[in-house]
Amino acid sequence: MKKITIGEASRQSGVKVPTIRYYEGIGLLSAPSRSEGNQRSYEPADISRLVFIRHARELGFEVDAIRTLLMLQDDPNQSCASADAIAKARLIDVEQRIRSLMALKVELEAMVAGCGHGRVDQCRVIEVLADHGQCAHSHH
Amino acid sequence: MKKITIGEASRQSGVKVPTIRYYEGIGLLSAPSRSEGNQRSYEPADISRLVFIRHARELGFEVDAIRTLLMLQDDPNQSCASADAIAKARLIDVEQRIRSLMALKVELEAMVAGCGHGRVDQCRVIEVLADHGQCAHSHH
DNA sequence: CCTTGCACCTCTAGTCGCTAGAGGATGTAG
DNA sequence: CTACATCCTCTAGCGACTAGAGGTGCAAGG
Repeated sequence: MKKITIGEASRQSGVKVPTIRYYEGIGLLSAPSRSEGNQRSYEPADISRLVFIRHARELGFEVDAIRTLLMLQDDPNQSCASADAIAKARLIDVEQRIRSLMALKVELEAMVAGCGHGRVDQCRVIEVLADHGQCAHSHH
Repeated sequence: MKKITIGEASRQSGVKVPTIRYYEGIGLLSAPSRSEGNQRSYEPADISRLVFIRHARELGFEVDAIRTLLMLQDDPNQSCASADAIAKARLIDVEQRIRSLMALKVELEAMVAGCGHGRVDQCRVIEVLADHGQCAHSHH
């Protein structure tokens, strides 16, 4: 069998070397076999798992959620209700985040547009930050 | 002069008590005078500063950026170019984040919509995560 | 065979922006 | 005077890594 070093695994999966070791440490990835000289030796399945993890992380899933998703993946006879629930929760979170970032964008645009590029005492950026009442947000 | 306790400062500014102490520790807020019994005693100006900080944090500015903004605020004769640059950088960052969250939303929606609520081996949520090629993202 | 030099190993500590808790002192209302 | 809330300092923890020290393994060139 072909031995995949951690560096190679990193290149193939897009997960950084220390991050792979970290994932092993927190139990997201099971410890691989070792070479004579105690070096980690991965198999193709481990690469897939790392790709799975990386993709899930890119989508903003937390490590705990990924742990659940991986358990589901390992047991394909289970109902996918949990996976669905996790994805739905994540979707709601993302939608919420988009909403607040949009509000934020509006406010930042007003700040930047209002800046006359003069002295600080006329600067809207500082002014808006100092006086919450002037801005688009309502008082949380 | 009226003495404002840390709890009162917290209520007035919306910044939690331990967070106020934390801000003092990292030098964002200068150490206030103390009462006979060694308790912090704030002035109205400190409350304004806390509101400024809170608002900036809500807008997602990093503590380092806020430090700069506060220095600018303290010296109103300076050009507001730095404040402007900080706000613009933040705006670009926010716009970038909105873009990636939108892409993410599309992908999550596809995952959730494709889930037939059956067994895991037919679940698109798991499938999409396992096979990056199927999803909307290009390989970074 | 030996050296060079990169990739690997473990371990600890640092990042950011807080938050939680222990264990004790102070201030205030009844 | 006694409860009780609030304050104090200090340390440790969170998530998800990242950086660095100090040492070992391994493949290729001379």
